[in-house]
Amino acid sequence: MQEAAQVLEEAQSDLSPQQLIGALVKKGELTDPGSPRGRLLNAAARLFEQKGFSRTTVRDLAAEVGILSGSIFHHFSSKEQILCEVMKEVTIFASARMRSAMESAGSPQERLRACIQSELEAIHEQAVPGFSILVMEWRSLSEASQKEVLLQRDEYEQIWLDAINTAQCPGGDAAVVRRLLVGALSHTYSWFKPREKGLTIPELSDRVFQIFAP
Amino acid sequence: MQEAAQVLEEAQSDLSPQQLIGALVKKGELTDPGSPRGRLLNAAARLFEQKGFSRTTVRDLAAEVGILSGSIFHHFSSKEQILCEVMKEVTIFASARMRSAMESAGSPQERLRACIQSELEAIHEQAVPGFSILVMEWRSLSEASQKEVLLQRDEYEQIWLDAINTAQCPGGDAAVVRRLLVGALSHTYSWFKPREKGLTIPELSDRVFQIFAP
DNA sequence: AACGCTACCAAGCAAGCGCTTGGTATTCAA
DNA sequence: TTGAATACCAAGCGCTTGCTTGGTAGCGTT
Repeated sequence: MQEAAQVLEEAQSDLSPQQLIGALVKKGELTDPGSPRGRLLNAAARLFEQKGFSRTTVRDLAAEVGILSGSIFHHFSSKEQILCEVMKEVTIFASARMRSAMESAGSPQERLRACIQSELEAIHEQAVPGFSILVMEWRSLSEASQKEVLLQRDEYEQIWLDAINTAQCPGGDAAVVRRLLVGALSHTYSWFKPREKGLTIPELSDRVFQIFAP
Repeated sequence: MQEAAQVLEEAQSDLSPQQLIGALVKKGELTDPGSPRGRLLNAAARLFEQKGFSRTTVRDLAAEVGILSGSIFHHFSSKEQILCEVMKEVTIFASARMRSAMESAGSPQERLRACIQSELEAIHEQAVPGFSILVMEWRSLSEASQKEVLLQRDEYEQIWLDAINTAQCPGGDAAVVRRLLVGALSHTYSWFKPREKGLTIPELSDRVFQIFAP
């Protein structure tokens, strides 16, 4: 029974996270996590998520990957550029992940539920480290950097809007519903702890789905 | 004493914001906005909301009220204490405002709708300057300060939980529903602009209500 | 007139910040 | 064997930060 479920899960999701990352790296859309630049981006994603952007110093970041603070600027031109690059790569990865989650969903209802669960997994599991930064640290970006990230983000949001529209949610137009969902889901970072034996991510996804698409 | 407070509370149900503030100042629960300390707290609420806590310097704050930065520490012991005091006073004011909004609501449905609209007004109108700080800058507080603010916040959240419970919302227990609502509502600060001729606050309240309590 | 209290100024300190500079070790292709 | 490229170190610069110190002007009370 346990094995059958596991086989089914792996059969439905064509790629593991590592395989998905590998494919995106080969396409040149993501930085190789093994390269110095990639290790910096991953460490930055973790630190910015844990402590916030302005409370993370370049010395913190350098210590995390075992180099001196000045060496960071051999790979990036400024601290803000690091945040910008982190956000862009996080968005690209989350998009690919959600698109692959949508492929194994049949009905419009299932598609919306898959979106919700995919975003919750991005926020809470190690699935997409740094995803919550996209909302929480948005104001730390300059306007120029915001535009760069929005260019990537449009694709991700389009998947959401399609899912909301076809699922016929109440509450007016899809854009408003999505924005309310962004807030509700991203804020779970502050209170939902999937490790504690209480709510699981699928259960929480069910509740959110139940509220937004009854 | 208990009765006197009750009478005072009922008397303030139809008060304007200024009158409500005045009553709370007289009870000693709020700092007089005309005093130097009060002017600092109001300016801090505006600045922390606009630019964020860590991007606001004590020099910014001092300039806003027309004094030098060092003089701030004649009124507060640290920058973090200012944030803590702002949060406490914002919570006290928002509680009083919401309680008075609940009194003119009849059915459980109306009570929940009144809660939603009251919080949206707190976030977007000048009703409660600094309200969004409560969510956005929570992590900027030390654990000791967080406990202080939570002491005030419990009362506010209890009103919400009662309203959600009696309105029989879907989506499981009231605590989870409230947390999803906190996220959805507080995030509106980033996208909803009541000045633009589009959605109004009552209309947005309707949509949120429609989603969370169909 | 003397006192104490509040509110503030003027000046600056120590620490921390993002970032720069000049140089070194290693690698690898020509 | 040379030369360019990559990845990093060592040292520190210039600036900003939250906060301190010592002093003063104005005020109401006694």
